[in-house]
Amino acid sequence: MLLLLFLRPNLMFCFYPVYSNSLLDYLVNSRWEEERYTDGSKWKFLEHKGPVFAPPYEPLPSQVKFFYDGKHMKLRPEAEEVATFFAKMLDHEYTSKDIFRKNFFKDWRKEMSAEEKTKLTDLKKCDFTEMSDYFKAQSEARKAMSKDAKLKIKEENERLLQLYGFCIMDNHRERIANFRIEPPGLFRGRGDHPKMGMLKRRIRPKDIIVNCSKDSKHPEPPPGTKWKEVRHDNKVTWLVSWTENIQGSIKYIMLNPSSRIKGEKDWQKYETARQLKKCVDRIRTQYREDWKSKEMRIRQRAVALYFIDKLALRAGNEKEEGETADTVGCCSLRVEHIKLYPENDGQEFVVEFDFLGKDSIRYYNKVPVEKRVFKNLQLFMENKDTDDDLFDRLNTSVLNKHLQELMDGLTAKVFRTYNASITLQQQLKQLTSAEENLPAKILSYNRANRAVAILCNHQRAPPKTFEKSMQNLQLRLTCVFEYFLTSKADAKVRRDEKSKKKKAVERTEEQLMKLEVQATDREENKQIALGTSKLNYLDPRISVAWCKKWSIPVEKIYNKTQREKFAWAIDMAEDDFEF
DNA sequence: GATTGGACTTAGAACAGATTGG
DNA sequence: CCAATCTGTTCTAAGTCCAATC
Repeated sequence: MLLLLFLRPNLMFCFYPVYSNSLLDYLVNSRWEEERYTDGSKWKFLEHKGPVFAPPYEPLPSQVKFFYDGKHMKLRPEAEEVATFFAKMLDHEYTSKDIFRKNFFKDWRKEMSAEEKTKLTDLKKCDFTEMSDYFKAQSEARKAMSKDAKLKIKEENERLLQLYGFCIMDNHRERIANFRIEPPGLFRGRGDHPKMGMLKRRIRPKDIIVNCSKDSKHPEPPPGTKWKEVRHDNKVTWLVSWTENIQGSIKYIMLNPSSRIKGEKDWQKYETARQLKKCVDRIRTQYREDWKSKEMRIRQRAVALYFIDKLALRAGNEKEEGETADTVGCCSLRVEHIKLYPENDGQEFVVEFDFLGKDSIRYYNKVPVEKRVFKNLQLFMENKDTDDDLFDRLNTSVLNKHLQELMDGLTAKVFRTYNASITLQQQLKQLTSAEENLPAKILSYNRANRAVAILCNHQRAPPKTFEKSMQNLQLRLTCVFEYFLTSKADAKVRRDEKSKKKKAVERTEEQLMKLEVQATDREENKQIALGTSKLNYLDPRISVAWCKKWSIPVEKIYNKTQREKFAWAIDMAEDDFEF
């Protein structure tokens, strides 16, 4: 264990209550104290090499032509670069959308010379196909490169990673998440984004704020350039920031999830959720009581909180109209987003939700609710238009202030974390049975995970080749099944050499079961994305404990990256961990 | 209280690399 | 061994929440 600690010193922070060895305790505790700042500092020492910039634009070879109104036209590099952004997206349906085209053309014209501007007045007359074909050919060529050439690129990437991909934070070499600056291109929002197609400009050293400690070796800007600023703010965790031009928001370079600073925060998040577990009954009793309040704002608050708790809705901050896609969360629900049915399919007091949430993912759900909730909703909707706020006396800041009073550190999103994690734990308990073999246990795990993903509405577009790949799988299944039947019959007939035959049959049977499980899992997972809940909502200690309890290698549940992110939990959780 | 800016987490899609089965 | 497919990784947009400012 000591060896492990020395090999992975940045894990020590989380060990403190677990081990009794006094030397370890000393090491761990002192390290813990050393790392835990009480003044809001995030680090004492921070050194890094700065960001890697996007490669400069390389003008197209002269044989790749752009045509306007059927006539060849040579563009200046500035305008040509923006044109290539569009050309690269030609196959995407984005480029057929009006808003996208309008925004693109407006921004493209800004990069044109006066002459180009007068000539190019209609996007419909622009022919980008040669450019598009050229890029397709390039990408084919890249795929067809020799092994040697591919290796060279890989080595160069590795060199860049070693040089720029790590930083030193408080005596630890930590992996940086995104050390490459986002290259210029066309903004692709999600859903109906009013800014889709706008030009995302190239980021240069003069846009960059570097954050590092005073006593570190400061990163050098590329020759002949200067940083916008070098600051030494140890109250934040980012290494580099810049302001993007689409929304005017700040972007950051931060550390990888495997880093101490992220792991510690993650652990803290789940500890807060476990705190909620202790007082959630009290809170539920209270909001049910508040449904009867004489104050409208309190009733609204209580109904909203009920939705957040029961349906794992997001908080729902206000958004600036026209700046982003029209999406909502709980507090920003509008009258048009719900329908009330006093009776529906034999159930009483049914609420139908239909709205676009984060990333414009549709939330559709029909849920029976308590009569009081139903009556309250009717009241909230009285004399309102469809586009009026459902909870007009409520916003996230009011709600979170209330929650803060109920429990230290409680905010709306803690309910999502809590309900996700408690659901996983409960589902695992319910679904796992001792008799099952390994693949079946994994299926049970995935089903528990799926229950959470459904709760949190984590959807994905069904994979393009889903139907086909499903058919293939079925086909293989049938083949193996037939083989299984014949070989079984065969084994029965020829009793003498039974051990050999029997084993073969067993192996086929095992393979068959594996395929069956795989088919079931895939079918059930068609439109569900498991990754997000696994990575962000499920206390990893629940999964680790489950693995230990059933002697399942943790690698079956978490891949390498996930194991790195959850290293703290893997080393901390025993088989009896209770969320 | 309302508004804004800032820092951080959460999100699905696109892409790249690894695996697999014919 | 090679193409098809699957899996893991990268990308960056889009949320949450808090604090500063008015």
